[in-house]
Amino acid sequence: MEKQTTIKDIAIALNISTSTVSRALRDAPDVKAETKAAVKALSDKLDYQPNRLALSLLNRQTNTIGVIIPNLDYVLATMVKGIDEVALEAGYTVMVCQSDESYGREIVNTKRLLDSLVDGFIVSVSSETKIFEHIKKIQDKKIPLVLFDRIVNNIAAPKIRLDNIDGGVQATEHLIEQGYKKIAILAGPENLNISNKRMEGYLQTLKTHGLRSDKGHIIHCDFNQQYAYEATKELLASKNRPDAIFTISDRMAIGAMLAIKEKGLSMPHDIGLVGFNNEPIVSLVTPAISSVEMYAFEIGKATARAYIEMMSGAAGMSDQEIIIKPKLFIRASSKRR
Amino acid sequence: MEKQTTIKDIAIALNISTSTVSRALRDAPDVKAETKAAVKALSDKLDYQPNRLALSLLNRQTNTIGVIIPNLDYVLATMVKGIDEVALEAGYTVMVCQSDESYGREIVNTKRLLDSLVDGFIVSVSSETKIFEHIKKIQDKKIPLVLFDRIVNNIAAPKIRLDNIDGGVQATEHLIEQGYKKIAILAGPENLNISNKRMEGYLQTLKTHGLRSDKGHIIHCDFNQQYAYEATKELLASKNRPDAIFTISDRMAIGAMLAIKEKGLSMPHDIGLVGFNNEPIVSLVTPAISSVEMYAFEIGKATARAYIEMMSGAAGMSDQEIIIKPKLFIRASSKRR
DNA sequence: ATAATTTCCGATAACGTTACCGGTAACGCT
DNA sequence: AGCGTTACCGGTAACGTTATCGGAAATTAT
Repeated sequence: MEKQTTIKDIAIALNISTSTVSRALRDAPDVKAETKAAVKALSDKLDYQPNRLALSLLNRQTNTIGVIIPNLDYVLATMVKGIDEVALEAGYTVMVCQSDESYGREIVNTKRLLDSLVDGFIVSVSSETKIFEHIKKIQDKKIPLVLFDRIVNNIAAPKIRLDNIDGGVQATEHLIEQGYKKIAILAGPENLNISNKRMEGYLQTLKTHGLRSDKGHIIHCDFNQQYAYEATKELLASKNRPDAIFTISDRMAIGAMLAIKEKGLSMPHDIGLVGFNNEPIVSLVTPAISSVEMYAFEIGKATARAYIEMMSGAAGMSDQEIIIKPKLFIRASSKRR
Repeated sequence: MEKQTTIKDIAIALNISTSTVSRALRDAPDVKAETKAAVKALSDKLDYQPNRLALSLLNRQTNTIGVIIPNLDYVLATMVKGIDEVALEAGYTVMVCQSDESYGREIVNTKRLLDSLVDGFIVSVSSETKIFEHIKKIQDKKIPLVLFDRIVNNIAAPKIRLDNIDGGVQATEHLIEQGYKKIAILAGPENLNISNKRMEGYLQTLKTHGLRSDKGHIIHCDFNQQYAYEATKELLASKNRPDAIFTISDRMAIGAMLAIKEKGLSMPHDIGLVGFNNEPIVSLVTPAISSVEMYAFEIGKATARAYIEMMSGAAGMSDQEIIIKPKLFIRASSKRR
């Protein structure tokens, strides 16, 4: 809170102008060597650090990226780590705001960061968000925007995401190959793009193999272990009981697993189970749960790279889409052959 | 990236001075009602938002808190959520930087945020950090500082932390009560305060009950599942095999569990196991693992509150210590009576 | 010696905002 | 009529920094 050392302090102490100090510090060619030396010595001694606020105000850029995410669960924390790593190296500071899956907080966060605090956004929308005016507003102001993971379709921006359809395909193909015939899916909220795409892969694969998809086998529930547990209990009690379940997140897979165990059914024999995300936990439970790896860290890094590329004015970036391929890791929960 | 609307734009459009616009927007008493109305109407129309950079520069405060944490694992992410919630409500913006458990990155992060970007710090030091000059530097500059979770002892600042000794006591008392006699501990790096305190509780309790602590039963290993797994394998192979293990994190407990299972030993019969953090995962594995809840979310909120109190000039805060009581949750891994 | 160039440095404006001071006009009071 | 008061508004400086221009002194060229 004490007054920071400024360029002015140095100038007064050395009896030269602030202009000269500024130039000396930036190693400008038109400053005498000994002046430079004196300035640098004193700036070191006083532990001078340039005031970034002043610079940002002057240059109209903050070198700060506003990252808006719905929460800090395993997947998103990993992605943020990836963003952080690349951004830091490129000289950017990252400002992370959690919307806590709330549309309202997402708007508040966006507004706040728009107060000239950041010069660009990296956004993953909350599951509650159905209206995208606040996102469009960012673009209206011609502020760079990159979307990742939970993207918004009808907005033209660089998008980095998983090939969610392929993830659904891989999981479903695998279950079918293992001889499961009645495969249910535990999906997320109906407006959640990533969920719908995974489901699309699932439906598509069923069709390819001539399998009917029972409507009662498609469950939308909140992105949450408890709901998944309840939903699975109902599924298992229904008259057309599925013999396999594909959940679009590992959290939900865990919930499903608990319900299956409680019912006294065995995996993979009675019920096959495949999750999504490949979180560390799935290999620790018994039985270990098969899961689709989404390379969250890579997605994070690619996102930051796309942002940087965009900032450097690569015109072609404007609505490029980078799609990361997922990979199914097969474990005991679904391997019965 | 387009020019933001400024107070000047409004002033010119309405043919009044920027001063008047400024006052009108802040509802100053000495502005005619109709002028106010006109200013407000136009500012709404142009979507005016005050430039926080300019304000920060002027007022010498950013209303931004720099949060430096070692990583974004479950516990810290939860704490950050707590900080975020309280801070946001109080009008602060939070800037989270991960040091990634690296001393070097911690220093870089501190330096960056010191560039007048934040007007205070909330810090949890990395496990690698043994020198605290960068932390002291914050205080030398009279910048408010609050420490939480992984605190530093010889620095005078408000500290919010768990009663780690008590956590160790509760875990060990419970194991002893369950009839375990040879209790080993898997601790973290030797310089990590939270680890040492939990161990202190452990040692203290052993002593109280007249139990010797075998030196071979005290293992320091990295805060990491893999190391815990290896360490446990060695422990189980040693001639004086422990009959219970207390790990100072759940991650390590999981690692220990894997080693125990692999060895074909049963919990809680052959080996008792108690972890720390009470992460969701521990109730999902088989057997469910007993664990010490540390109320991370509460710690986060208390930390932010302490920060706010400090900023409002509460003098008594300067080195207050808020200590949260942990609570052991007993599960199958250690309940044999 | 003079002109031309180079070397070095200072003054000013600007980024967007507000605090502070000052000023004008209208009004009310005696 | 003359004075004080009130209501309203504008100008300026300041926050810390750098880009731009211009200028003095020193050096080189003629």
